[in-house]
Amino acid sequence: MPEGPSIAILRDEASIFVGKRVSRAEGNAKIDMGRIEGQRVVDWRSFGKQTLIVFDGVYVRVHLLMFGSYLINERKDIAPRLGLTFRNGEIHFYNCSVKLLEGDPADSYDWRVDIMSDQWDEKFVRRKFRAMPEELVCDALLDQDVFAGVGNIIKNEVLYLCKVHPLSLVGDLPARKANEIVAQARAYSFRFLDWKKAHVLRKHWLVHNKGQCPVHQIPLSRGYLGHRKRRSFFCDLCQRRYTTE
DNA sequence: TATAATGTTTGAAC
DNA sequence: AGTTCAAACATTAT
Repeated sequence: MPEGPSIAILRDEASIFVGKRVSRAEGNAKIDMGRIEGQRVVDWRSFGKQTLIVFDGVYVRVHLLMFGSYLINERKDIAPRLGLTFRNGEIHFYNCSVKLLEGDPADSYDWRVDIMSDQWDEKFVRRKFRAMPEELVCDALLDQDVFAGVGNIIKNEVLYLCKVHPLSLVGDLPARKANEIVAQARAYSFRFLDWKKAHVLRKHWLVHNKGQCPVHQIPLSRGYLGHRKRRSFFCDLCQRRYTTE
């Protein structure tokens, strides 16, 4: 469920609750439900893979992790982690991480790195990307401080589209190629968004979860690469491994 | 049916 | 003290 674009869809679906008062807050999340009950939703934001439900002076941060889900005006049979009821509907979150945080999220998040944000700042992200030359590119793309919202699917697809081997060091990439990865992370995330909305995401995957390179018709290489040990799918012919030599 | 995965935090062990 | 690693959370598709 949860890479940045999916959380942006959630945010848009939940926008009907902005300005509305929470008439009931429930669930097995270990937070003080009384703190938000009766409060008005000031804003509903996303930052990367996180959902931020903003109230006056306090906000709820929801992270769907790997298996989290949500339903609006519907329910599952299992107990919700968090359920919010409004006069015009309700939303329930399941199997996710929920935290109640004091303050204003604007003080804690920098939307310049959020891959889906209007405030996304290409130059700023380029600079941050360049500042991690010792990282493998497959790890760097999953760094939420640089590419907030990019997940494993986007990582695999972007590296394939840019023809870069996942085990290339960021510092070994030519500047033009590094910039291309930054731009493609952004562009691909919005294609992901459109496909996800249309429920046709999977069929557009070029390498993620695939067996063959769509260009060369040869088996893709796969492995749990980098210090994050996340699945990588890549083509040895298409994707160049940049090295210092 | 067993396996593995769109993710992150925590805390123990080195 | 910095790092590395397993554990924990838990659903669903193949």
